Amino acid sequence: MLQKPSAVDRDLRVDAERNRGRILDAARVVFSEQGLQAPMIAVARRAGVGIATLFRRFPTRDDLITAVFADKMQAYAHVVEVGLADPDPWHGFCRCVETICQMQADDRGFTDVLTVVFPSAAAFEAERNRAAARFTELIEKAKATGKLRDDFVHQDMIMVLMANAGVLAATTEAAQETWRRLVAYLIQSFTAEAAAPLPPPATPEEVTESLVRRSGAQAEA
Amino acid sequence: MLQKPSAVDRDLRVDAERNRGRILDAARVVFSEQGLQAPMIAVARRAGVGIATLFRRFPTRDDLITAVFADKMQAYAHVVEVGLADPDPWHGFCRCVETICQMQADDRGFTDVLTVVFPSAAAFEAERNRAAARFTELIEKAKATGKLRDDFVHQDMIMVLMANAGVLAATTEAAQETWRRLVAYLIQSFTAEAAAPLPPPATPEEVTESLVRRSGAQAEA
DNA sequence: CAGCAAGTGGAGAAGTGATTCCACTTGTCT
DNA sequence: AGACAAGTGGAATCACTTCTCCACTTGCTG
Repeated sequence: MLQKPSAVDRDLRVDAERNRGRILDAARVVFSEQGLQAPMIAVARRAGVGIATLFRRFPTRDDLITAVFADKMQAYAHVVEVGLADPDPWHGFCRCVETICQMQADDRGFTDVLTVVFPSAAAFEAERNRAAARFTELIEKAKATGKLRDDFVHQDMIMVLMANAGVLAATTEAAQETWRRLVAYLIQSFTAEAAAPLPPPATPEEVTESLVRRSGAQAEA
Repeated sequence: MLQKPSAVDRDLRVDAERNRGRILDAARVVFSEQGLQAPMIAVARRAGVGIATLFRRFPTRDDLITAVFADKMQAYAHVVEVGLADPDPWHGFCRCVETICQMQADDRGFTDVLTVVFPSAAAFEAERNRAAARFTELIEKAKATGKLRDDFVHQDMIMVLMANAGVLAATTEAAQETWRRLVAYLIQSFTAEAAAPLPPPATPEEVTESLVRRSGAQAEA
């Protein structure tokens, strides 16, 4: 569904469309290897097009990022659906957390995408929100089984993504499996048996509010 | 101890020494607020000196960083000593983890310092290693009480630092307490009761090997 | 197959940050 | 006080990116 070009990209000339595809492919690789801040020229070169072509098609970096990761964001939402479909919600929950963290480990760019908001990309953010809503359902189902601790909230999943991102960013090849251990530790602490008092979570609004923005206001640091 | 200038900085002229101090003070603030990659010019301006002065005194960024954080690294090691002195090793262990993570939350620059190795700063790294060795002792004592799970290894503490760094990097004011919840979750999963099988940790060598290097080979990304 | 809008590549303008150079100032020592 | 090594600031240079402009192709349509 939703495959034919919408108003935005009303039939590009075939060669232009082909270049667009090449850019997307190149960016996928470059972002995955170097992260989201990779120089645009690197993408253009890999795609075998001029920089102008890249900029003409994707005026801002965010346009490129959201186009590149649209499918991964969809895959991300799909992982939640799969977890929800699991007859054992706790098992589904765990698989879901693990799979998503695996996706981060597989793609440094995606890791960043998950902890950054792109206010200008409505469709993209809608997908993220859809996944979030479904994940919240999964949380409730998992709690109902008595396996997931009662005070777990959706914000905690985002926290996991951020923590995992930190481990992935700090470890290179030599210890690249470290993230698995982190996730295993965390999942164990999410079990009802482990439950002991926790500091209160931020509200969902605060978390969203808090996520690094993208739009030029980037890292005004 | 070790207060008089060693061979390296054999008596600077008083004005030069004063400027050196100003630079250090300025850098402390700037790194804390903006992270380690803050422009050198920002430090110089804040210190009220010319860039040349900064570069003359600290030829590389790492020289400045290690000078700035020498005391924090010492404080870091001290926190471990305090933990070790606690009559209840498990309590000492928990306080130690919490306090160090608090130090990260308080200083974005220090957060980075903890997950990066500075091969050129021997004294600095020596302090880090000393802390690591002492922390390993603390781990053993805590295990002996039966509170800390048996499969906990020193590398896990580094993992905590990296994870915490990720949360801190991704959250701004709005959800700035999120890290506390992460740490609480993790500590709960470090208790012996919570213990369930984990993926194997990387070896200490792998972790060190893996930590992002600093020396120009920085982020060749 | 001509005509032209669509599309292209790459040079260059502009911004940012690191690092060097050097003419000028200032402690310090006698 | 005079001499001079030590120290200083900032302009200049270099490296790197983003982003624009424009002269030159190339699909597409009649």
